[in-house]
Amino acid sequence: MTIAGENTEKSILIAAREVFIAKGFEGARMQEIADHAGINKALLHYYFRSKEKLFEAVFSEVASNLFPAMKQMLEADLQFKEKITMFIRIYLKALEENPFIPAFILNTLNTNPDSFLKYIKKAGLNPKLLQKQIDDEVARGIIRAIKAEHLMVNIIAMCIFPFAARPIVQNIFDMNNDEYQTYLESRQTEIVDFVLKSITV
Amino acid sequence: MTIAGENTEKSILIAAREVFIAKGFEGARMQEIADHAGINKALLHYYFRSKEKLFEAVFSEVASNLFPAMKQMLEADLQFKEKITMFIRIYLKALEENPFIPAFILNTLNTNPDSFLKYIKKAGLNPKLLQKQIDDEVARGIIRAIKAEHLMVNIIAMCIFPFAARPIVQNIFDMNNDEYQTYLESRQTEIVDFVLKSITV
DNA sequence: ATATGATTTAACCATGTGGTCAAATGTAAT
DNA sequence: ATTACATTTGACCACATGGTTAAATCATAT
Repeated sequence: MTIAGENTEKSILIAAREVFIAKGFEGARMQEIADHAGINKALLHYYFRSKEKLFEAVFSEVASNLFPAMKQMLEADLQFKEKITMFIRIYLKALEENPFIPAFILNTLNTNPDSFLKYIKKAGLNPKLLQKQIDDEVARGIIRAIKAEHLMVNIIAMCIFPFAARPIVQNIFDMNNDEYQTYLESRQTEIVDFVLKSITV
Repeated sequence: MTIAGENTEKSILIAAREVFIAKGFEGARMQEIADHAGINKALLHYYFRSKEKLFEAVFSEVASNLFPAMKQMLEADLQFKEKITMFIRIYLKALEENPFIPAFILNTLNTNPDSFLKYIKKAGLNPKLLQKQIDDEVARGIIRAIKAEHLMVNIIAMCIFPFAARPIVQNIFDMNNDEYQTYLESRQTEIVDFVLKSITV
């Protein structure tokens, strides 16, 4: 592939990412993606062969970026509470940089529940590591007993929701955009506090 | 409208709800909805005029059911902790009965962020009621200070996430369907505990 | 300059999609 | 039985959509 070809392929992926995230697979139009990329529509098929394969390329990139923070947390050699705090910080930072990813992922999951299986397996997460650390902390009387499945889901849910459901949250609490940004910025402290206060003995 | 006409309209709405929830607005096909309803496709236009109006009818019904539990909680004359417990119980029960609604709502929000505005206004939620009750409980030394926006979002997020992101959660923790059902059934107790332990002084 | 392969273009294609329309059929009142 | 209106049907429509194709153009090596 030539340099020009690589640039074209990159342009397509960038444009496709934007349009698929905004419109979902079904709502995205190949012509729209081509327009965003500033290319002729036929090139989409030359480089990616079909809409599905293009979507898969975009989804693969997004999905592959989902688990490093989680894996890092599970495997980090840190004090438990430090680990939780680190995870929340890293996760929220990633969400701030890609605020539309949760909706994109959840949308794709809804129509294609198996879309994630291979990425989860590839990520090699081991939640048992967290359960072991929880058990150690419980034995030392530092935190109360809680299952890893619940703790992790609670944390991730609280991180993601204000991004995924932004219009609802924003309107229920009658916040303008600046106020919502401030709210998002306070989420890290609030979530860390909420979690640590809940589990600390 | 005749009885037959009312039955036809109902059949359409039921079928449309299923298909729109499964496929989203863009992915749903009018012919598929007609097949699900067991009718001729032209009837969709006779009764609802367009795909958009049919979707709006379905969305309106779903959205209107979203806030009664929340409003009930905000306005209930209950002890604070009872109120929280009641809300989680009612909310999770609603989610169990309609496990695909969160994904449907979030998906629609993503492509049309304003879709909810009128329903939120119509619901007449008043989060300040909750903030006032929180402040009273804080003054009595029963719970710690926390903002209503954070508390409510945390609760709703923890209730919704295992439904909206089921395939991810199920696969990360390597649960089969029975195990996941058991997990969902334990969420109520876990969330209530998590929240009350977090806010109780 | 020529040949070869890669990339791009613009026109075109087959099918799908939401929607239209007029005739057929059903219902109820007279 | 007739009339008027409501509902349903089945054929059809205009346009959109993802995809195809062959020619044009570009890039590189000889």
